[in-house]
Amino acid sequence: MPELKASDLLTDLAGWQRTHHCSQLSSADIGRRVCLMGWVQYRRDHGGLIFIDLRDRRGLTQVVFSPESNSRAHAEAHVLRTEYVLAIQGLVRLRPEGMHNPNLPTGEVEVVVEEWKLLNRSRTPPFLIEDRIDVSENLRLKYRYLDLRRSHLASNIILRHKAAQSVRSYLNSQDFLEVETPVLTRSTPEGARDFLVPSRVNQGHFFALPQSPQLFKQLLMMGGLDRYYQIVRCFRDEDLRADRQPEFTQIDLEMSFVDEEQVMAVAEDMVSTVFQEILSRTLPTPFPRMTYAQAVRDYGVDRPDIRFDLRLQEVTQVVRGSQFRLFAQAEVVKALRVPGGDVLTRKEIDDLTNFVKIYGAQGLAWIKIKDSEWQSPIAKFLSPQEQKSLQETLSLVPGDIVFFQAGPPEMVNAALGNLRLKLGYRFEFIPQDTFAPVWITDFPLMEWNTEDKRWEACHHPFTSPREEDIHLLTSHPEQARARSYDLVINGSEIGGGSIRIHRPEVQKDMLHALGIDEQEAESKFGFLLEALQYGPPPHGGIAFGFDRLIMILSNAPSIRDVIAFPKTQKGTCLLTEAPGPVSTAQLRELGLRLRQTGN
RNA sequence: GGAGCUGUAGUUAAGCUGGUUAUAACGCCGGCCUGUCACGCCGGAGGCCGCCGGUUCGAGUCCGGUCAGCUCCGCCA
Repeated sequence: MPELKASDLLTDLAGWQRTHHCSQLSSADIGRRVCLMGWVQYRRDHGGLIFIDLRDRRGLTQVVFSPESNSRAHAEAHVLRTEYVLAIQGLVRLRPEGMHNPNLPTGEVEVVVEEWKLLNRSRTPPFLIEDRIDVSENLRLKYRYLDLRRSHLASNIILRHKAAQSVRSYLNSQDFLEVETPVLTRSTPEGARDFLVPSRVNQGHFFALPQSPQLFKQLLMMGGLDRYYQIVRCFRDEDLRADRQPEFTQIDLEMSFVDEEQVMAVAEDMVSTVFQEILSRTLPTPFPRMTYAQAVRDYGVDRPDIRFDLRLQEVTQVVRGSQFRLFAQAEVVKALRVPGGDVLTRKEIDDLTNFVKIYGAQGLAWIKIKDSEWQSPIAKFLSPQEQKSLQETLSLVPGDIVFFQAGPPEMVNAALGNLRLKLGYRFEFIPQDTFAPVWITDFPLMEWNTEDKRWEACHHPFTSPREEDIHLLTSHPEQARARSYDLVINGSEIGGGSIRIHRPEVQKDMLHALGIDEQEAESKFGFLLEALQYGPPPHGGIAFGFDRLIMILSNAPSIRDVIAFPKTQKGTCLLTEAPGPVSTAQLRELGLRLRQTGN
């Protein structure tokens, strides 16, 4: 008998149609003739009897090739291998007594194959298509289409789809219009580096890919479109992180005739609707609120993780007169008291010291309260009075460890704020499967850029100052507060927005405070300034990082786990090998020439 | 621009103070098997130890550089 080859069996669908997916069949379907199509997940070839677990994105179904049903079909099925693609037709039957598989949703039944078609072969995949297999991210990204066959990644992509649908249906129900805005647009005035696209028709001129549709959505409000949203791709040419990709997706929305209360109400209603529909979790509204100043004071960061209650405490005055010069002379001294922290070993404390150095700290002072004894490299510098005062201020009890950081407030807050998080994980203070949203409000309108020696907008230059602070624009811009708000969930900034400036004279003062002269303003966004002359309504909005929201909903540790085709940390695509070189002919058409390198 | 971690069969890992033929599991190939389900049993193949250079009688192991992936700082809402 000539050897059977898979290539001889390859065939096309020839009119076959699948009747069910691989997760659908149950004992209710017994006796039904069905057609399934999918990939070979597992092959259990017993010689006389062949079991194949057939997989599609919905699940697995066991199909049986038996000589009694069709001896030719059974003989030919020996060629099947992992990831081969097939279509089977057969009868659903109850598995024999005691042979049910409780681990499989379809485990009560199986399909006895009457006829089957080999639709395609497959090379042995570079990694097994199984969730429990650990594969380097390198391979996963190069063979993304294989990784997508694994249910772990696929389920995130499916969740992402459902969340987008949930957002759309909520906003549609609230009378929002979805409007598309240009992807080829102008370079924006502030913020991140732009991705540029050369114009062939207008040589020497460039489009920029939008960092956000900010100006367009304001123009839509000026166009009277009232309530706008868009689930929109945005681009920023900056370095990547575990939660940052150069192209990412925002849920962008804008409303007219509203103040911050109405925007925040819609936003939290939308977010809690998504949590309800996707996770069946109720996030009580209204969400708690915290001012920026409070967040930085108590948590050291402007995106506090309030799932656990450790807080920073300022002790600058308590140690002001100390022998310890580092403390006595520091601009700010703050402490972080960790209950139960006395179990930390010397090695762990050394590791934590190295950790805070990342944020510019010189070292990490600490005091352990062992019984009522103080163990500390710095205790000897503190007078009994100062020790007592610290004990009272910080409510120290045996079992505690306290960490101190002294220096400029930015460094102290960054070091202790991040240490707080690290210790939160170390001591399991952070409850799993909990969602803690919080609004951060009252951001400063602008901040001093020490590098460029100028004021720049915290949010963007179209953010409205608070009414009572408008007069500060010309006198004390640093004191002006913005009508902006960020939504933070579990320490992750997932949304930010503001009420915009809608009166031209305020916009003029704002630009002046930012050191942008009229000529520069005119050339960069004169169109917006002109539009402000034609009766724009009061308006404001918010944008959510959709990818980050999906990370939280799916508990994904990386933004790459919620994007079908993400980039590596160097901003490349391992699958397509983008970015790649282009021909000199293409460059010539664009009027571009590359600088010669290497000489 | 900077700091750290990782890189060894197809995959995931082990490989001690440098020492003879580089291990294991899974996968792959061949054979047997009619109730398996991550099937089982028997047999087999498979390695530029990321790459380049150095130290050494001798390097997977030590040193320098470089490339790639990841985490972070800077940067970025």
